[in-house]
Amino acid sequence: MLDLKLVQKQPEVLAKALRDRRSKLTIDEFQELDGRRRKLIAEVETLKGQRNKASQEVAKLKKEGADASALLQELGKLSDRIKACDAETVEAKAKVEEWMMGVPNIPDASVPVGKDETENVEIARWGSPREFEDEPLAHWEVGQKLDGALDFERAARLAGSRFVVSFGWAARLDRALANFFLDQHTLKDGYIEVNPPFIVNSATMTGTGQLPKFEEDLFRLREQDYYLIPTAEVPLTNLHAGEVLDEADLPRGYTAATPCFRSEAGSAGKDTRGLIRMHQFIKVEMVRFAHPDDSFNQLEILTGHARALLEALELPYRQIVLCTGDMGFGAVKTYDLEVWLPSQKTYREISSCSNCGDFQARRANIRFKPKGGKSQYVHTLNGSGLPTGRTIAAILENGQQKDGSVVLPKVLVPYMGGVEVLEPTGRQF
RNA sequence: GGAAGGAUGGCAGAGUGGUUUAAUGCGGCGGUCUUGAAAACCGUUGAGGGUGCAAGCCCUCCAGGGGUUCAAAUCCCUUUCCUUCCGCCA
Repeated sequence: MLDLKLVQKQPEVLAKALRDRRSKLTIDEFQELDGRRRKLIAEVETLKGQRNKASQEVAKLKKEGADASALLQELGKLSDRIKACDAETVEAKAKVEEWMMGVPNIPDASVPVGKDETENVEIARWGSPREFEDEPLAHWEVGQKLDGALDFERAARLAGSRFVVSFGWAARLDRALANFFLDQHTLKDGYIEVNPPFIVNSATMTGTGQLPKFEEDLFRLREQDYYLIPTAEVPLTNLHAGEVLDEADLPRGYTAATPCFRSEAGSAGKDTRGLIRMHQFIKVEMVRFAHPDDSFNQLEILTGHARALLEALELPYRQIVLCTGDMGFGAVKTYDLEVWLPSQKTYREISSCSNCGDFQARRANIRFKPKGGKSQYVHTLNGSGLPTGRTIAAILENGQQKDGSVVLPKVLVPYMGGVEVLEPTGRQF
């Protein structure tokens, strides 16, 4: 959520942000709703002031043993008026709140203005795509050749489309990657490892911005205030909801490997094959809480942690900065890392690292207290580091050999029980 | 699943219908004292909102929601969470 004061005092700033984001919302709606809210508040508070004064008078009269019945009758009428006026005010406040909750964050000045993903800007490249003699296979074909370890058919029977059953080496690779990522983040990058709930309530979903606007993207447990998390960003960022942190605690980082559940509503027909777009996948997430003056620096650090993983895995990638039209709801600025997929001859998103400014902190009420100063909202950041499924896809495609085997990145060998190359056995799982 | 007890400012903790503008302590901040510090002492210290150029004035907030009343931290209902006990189960 944005700062109400900012929207009131600098409507032109929000107006530009809404234009740049190609949002349908207009500032006029806000000004109308907020004007009504303020008028009603002034009215009801005047009445309440009158009531408070008269009530004290009653107390005084009663203490003196005097008759207060006339005053009481008058107060009865006043209270009825207050009740009616209060109800209207509550409604007007709720309308403003609702509008505010639906407004996206304001992009940073350094974010390129653009309409959609075609106007994102590449800012770095690492590694060079391998040359293949023959046409490289898609990762699901590579997996198929390796004893059918990625089994989409059985998954469809168990659950439906956009699920996978992985067997043997593939299941182990999932676990190996999660462990490798967590080890890097905790031992090298200084994150605190967390094992959070995978189910959270609506207040938590609202804190990070999934609700109220994007409910259709979530899986909700039937008739209950329970939602499956679409990313560990949700429980990790909300860890400090309602808390006041010490300034000395900033910056502070958390990491978790969790399953992520996404309904993928509206992505019908996209990435229908393979591991790219699943209803359920495992992802290691990084979340940082930062001092407002330091958050853009922290975004570079966070993105660096994600980049380091791709480099350790020897996977060619590029870094882009998302343009205003493609950025997520809560972000001030977002870098995407895109990994090279030889079969698609293109870079595909594998990590998204965002600075959310105080947008989530205001929703979730996460503050810190500077020495001798008033408490203020922290800045929150999050980034994937990394999802295991898309990483497996990249490893299989980039490491595939003519004979159907796959050369694994060296850093994974200890995590894979000493296996350096995945080789078909001729048997199917 | 059953029963009982709880939830009050950054923390601890008083407060059972009307001088509660929430006592007190701790912590924080400022000061006195001191060469400096500690200790001691003194003062100060919650959040949100409305109005105003400002000083200020006013309203709301005692887990969430609803109710009773002229008036609620306080009484009633309800939800959530915590603690203890009982039962059941891994």
